[in-house]
Amino acid sequence: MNKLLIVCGPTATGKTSLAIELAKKFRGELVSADSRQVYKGLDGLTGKGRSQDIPIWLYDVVAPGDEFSVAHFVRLARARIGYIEKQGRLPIVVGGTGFYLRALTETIDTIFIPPDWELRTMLATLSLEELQKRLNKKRFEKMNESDQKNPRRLIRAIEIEEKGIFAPPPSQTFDALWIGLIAAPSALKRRIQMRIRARFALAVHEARDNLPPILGAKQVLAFKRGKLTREDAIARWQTEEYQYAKRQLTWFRKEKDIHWFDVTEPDFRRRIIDTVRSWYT
RNA sequence: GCGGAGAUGCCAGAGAGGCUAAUCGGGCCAGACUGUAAAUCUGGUGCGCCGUGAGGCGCUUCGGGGGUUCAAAUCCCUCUCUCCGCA
Repeated sequence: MNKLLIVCGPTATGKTSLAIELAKKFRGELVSADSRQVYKGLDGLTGKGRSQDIPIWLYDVVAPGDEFSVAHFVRLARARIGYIEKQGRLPIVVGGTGFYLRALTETIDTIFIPPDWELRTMLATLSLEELQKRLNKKRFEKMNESDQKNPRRLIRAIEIEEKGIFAPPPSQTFDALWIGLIAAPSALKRRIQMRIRARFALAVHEARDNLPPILGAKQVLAFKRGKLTREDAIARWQTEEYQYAKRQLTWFRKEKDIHWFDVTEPDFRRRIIDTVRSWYT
């Protein structure tokens, strides 16, 4: 089975830099699994790490505002991974979008059912109760309580129910090694705060109207327009980013295959390299 | 110094005698998640105890102190502090 190295974890744990190091060591190339970094530019807002000598794929694949979703990610990532393998190199998927990683490594057929924008527009005018009634009862009852109250999920469920014709793409499985980077909450928070501060000036150049709801975009734009002080904008962005990190952790906690490494421990890089080596060779 | 406004839980901010351990929001904690996953959504958020559960009980909270009342975050007195005007 094809080997796939995955580097995941919450934001600001140094995934990219670790992955680059691993790529150098094991002749690999990176595939980013980050729903924000697919947008062209916005390096400051989305925190892209770059490398002179290691290619990072799936950065900058669409213009901000263009349609992009898990399904796009899975298609692109699979194609890219195949290509990297063909060259005899190790594909290293690195990113914090847990859903993308799961969709890549497991078979989730419904994600390939495309959206019906017309239907969505119509459903968007309905109230929560109306949506709940509109959805097929059996399907509704299978949803958990949180999703039953989530308009977004209800709309998608109705969409699948009413429009779902699709040909599931061939599934693909990997011999994947999951490396997770983590830090204690306080340390993670500190790292996030520092990162945001460091990226702020660049982000100010990038902020503009009509960006997708990228973390920080609103706050940075508000600062640019004089509606927030610099410190307030930074503080709010930091808060959002930390909240995001917590959501990521909630997601990753359920992934049982992850080998976790605390990035505040002195030895973690060497231990990861050892782990990868014994899996890869 | 005089006149006015105000002090509420982590923040902000409602409440103006019993329905208030205190609306809503933010934050925080926990969770969900199968084409917007950056998004979206759910629950919890004074302390202790009882009950499997719905729920129940006790204690301490609305700047400090004192009072009125069967009952006070809400009324009265007083002190402290903050803010805005006038000097």
